[in-house]
Order: sequence, then C-alpha cells, then structure tokens
Amino acid sequence: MARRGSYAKGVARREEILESALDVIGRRGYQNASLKQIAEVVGVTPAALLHYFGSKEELFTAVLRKRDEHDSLDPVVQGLDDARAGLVQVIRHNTEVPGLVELFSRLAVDAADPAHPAHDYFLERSAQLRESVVEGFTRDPDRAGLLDAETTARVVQAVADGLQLQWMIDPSVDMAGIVEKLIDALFPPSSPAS
Amino acid sequence: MARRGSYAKGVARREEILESALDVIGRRGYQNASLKQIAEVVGVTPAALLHYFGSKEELFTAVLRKRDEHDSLDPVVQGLDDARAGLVQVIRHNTEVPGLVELFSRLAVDAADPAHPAHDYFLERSAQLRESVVEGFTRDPDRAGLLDAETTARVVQAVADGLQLQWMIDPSVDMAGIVEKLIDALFPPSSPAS
DNA sequence: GTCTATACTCTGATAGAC
DNA sequence: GTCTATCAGAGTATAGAC
Repeated sequence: MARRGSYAKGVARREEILESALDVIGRRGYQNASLKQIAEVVGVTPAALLHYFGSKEELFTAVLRKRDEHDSLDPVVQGLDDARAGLVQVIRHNTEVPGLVELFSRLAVDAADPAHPAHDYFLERSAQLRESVVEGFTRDPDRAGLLDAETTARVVQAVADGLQLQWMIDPSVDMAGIVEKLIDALFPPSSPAS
Repeated sequence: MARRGSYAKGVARREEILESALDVIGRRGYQNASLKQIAEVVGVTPAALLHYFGSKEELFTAVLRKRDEHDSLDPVVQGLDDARAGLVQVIRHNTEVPGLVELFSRLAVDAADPAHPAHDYFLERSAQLRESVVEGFTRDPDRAGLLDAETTARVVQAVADGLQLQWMIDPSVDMAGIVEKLIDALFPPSSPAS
C-alpha cells in the first residue's frame, strides 16, 4: 500500500493549487475568472490545472469544498444562542471574501443540472446544514420555535443564501443584522413574567 | 414625430424575438443557452439577436423585463391575506417555468458587477418589490408583524430567492408551502380570546 | 506521474456586403 | 435594416518532454 514519492508530491501540489485559488478568488474576486488567469496567478499553466482537476467546474467545486474545510466551525453547539452566534459569525466572515460568495452563488445555479460536478456537493451540503440547524436550534426545550424544525432549517438556509444575492447587488445590505432579527422573532424568549 | 415604417417593423421584430425567447427559455430551460441555440429556435441568426440587443447579457436582461411585464399581478392589494396569496401565486407559477427561474438566478449573480446591464434592473426590482411588500403586509393595523416592515421585506425577498436556489437543486422542495408557513409565523393572528 | 506545447472547437462579438 | 464572413478568446483534448 506504500505510495510512491511522486504521488505524494502530486497531492501536495493539488493542495497548493487549491489554497492559492481560494486565496486569489476570495480577495481579488471571481468575476468570470478564466482558467488562464487563475493559472498564471497560481504560477502554473492552464493545462496543469486540468491535469489535476479535469475541468474548470470540478476545480471550482474543489475550491468550494476546501472553503468548507476552513470554515467548519461548529465543534460544539450548546444551544440556541450558540447556534445563532455561529451562523452570524459565518455571515460576517463571508462579507470579507466577496469573490467566494459570488463563486458559491454562481455554482449553486449552475449545479441545477444533475450532471454538474457540484450537484452532489450542494445536495450534501444542504442536507448537512439543515441537520446542523435542526440540532442547534432545537436543543433548548424552553425555547420552542414558531416553526417546525425542518421548515426553520429551510428558511434559515434560504434567507442566508437569498441575502447574499441582495448583498452582492447592494453591499450596504446588513446580512448579519437581518438574520439576527429573524431568528429572534422566530424564537421568542420564554416570557417568565407572564 | 411620425415613425418610419421600417422603424416600427424593427420594434415589432424585437418584441417577437423577446416573446419567442421568453417562451423557449421558460419551457425548454436556460442551461447555458448559447446565442446560436436561441437564434435557431427563434428562427433568426445569432447576429440578428445582437443587432437588436447589443449583447447576450442585454438580451437576457430584456427577457427578464418582459417576464415582469407578463407577471405583474398586483392591481389591488387589499391587505395581508391578499399580499400573501399574491406572493404564493407567483411562486407557484415560477414552478412551471424552471428555465426562467434559472435565468433569473444566474443573472442575479452576474449582475453583482455594476457594469453588468442587469445591475440596475435588479436594484430597481428589489426596491420595488420591497415597497410592495411593505405596503401589502402592513395594511392591516390589527395584525402587526413580528419584524419591522423593512426587515420583513428583505426577509421575504431573501427567502423567495433562496428557496429558488434550493428548489433548482432539489425540485421536491415546497417553496410555496414554506413561504406560507413563514408568513403565518411572522404575522400571528390577532388573538381576540386573550 | 507531472507538466508543457499545441491544436481544435465553440463562444460572443465585429465589419462590412447586400 | 439585416445577415454573411470573420475574429479573438474561451475551455478542452492530445502528444510527448521530463
């Protein structure tokens, strides 16, 4: 089962390319980035990218997966306040990498085609995210939500994705603030005074 | 101010192309439609399309505007129930023209660039839609929403757009049902019993 | 196995003939 | 006013150098 040295090198190079692409796209933007542009920033030739990723769309799918690796920050979600804070933090972070937000949204649309390499990625991610929302937002028995858990999850996801579309067109939109207000409304504090 | 005959003919041709494109995209889907594909379905040459619309993106922007003309169905919104019903109706209708949903979402992403021909379209449409939501959903003085009007509008829009992304990936998502539940939760019936 | 050079096809766009 | 001919650039496929 021993891997050859050259194989390990290839894996490392792949990671290297992915990190570079992630950085470049996040900072400089996605903006119809061509393979050539990405390649020369990463310091390779377009064909090299294809060698590792097969196609442009698979490369972008891999970039998105890499992003999730970096951002997966829900080691322990204790309850509603934790879940809310975690969500808001992710949204705030996204504000600083507009290129990735654009890439994500773009691929979300393209992946409507079941043959698109990112199709399964979005299916999995969506299910996973919903599960995580259901768990995080229903842990407090005191604070029942106004909506059932499944609907809450779909709404939260939809609002997050939809606000990104609005924000891309008009960056003055306060995504985090709106999400906070919505969650507060959907999970009213248990009123001990009543 | 009399128009020349050829001018009028050009305008008619433009409308004709737009209606064809609208029909074709709605039924057969958008799916990375190339100018050539659209042209041959419409029964013209690609260059003719560019002659009338200048660029592919302007053509698509015009298609979206044409769609709005057809769908603008809020002649009289009396109150909350009307507004809710109208919104749900639009969402249900969208279910039958997946290609247009895809085109809309696709352009919403591309239009993030201020230089994109659809940039202003989305800005205007968004403002208009929010205004309409604010009006429709705050007409009943009895039934105050859990959120302020502006936030309600942004949330409703975000949920509608975000659910479309989910639905494109997984058509089993019940967009209309989720929106109904959310609105009901956000506008609890005035409880006359309390 | 890793990568470059090259070529091929198709795209949106342009110039100019009719 | 409309379309044919052509263009530069995109993504991709292949051959082969290392």
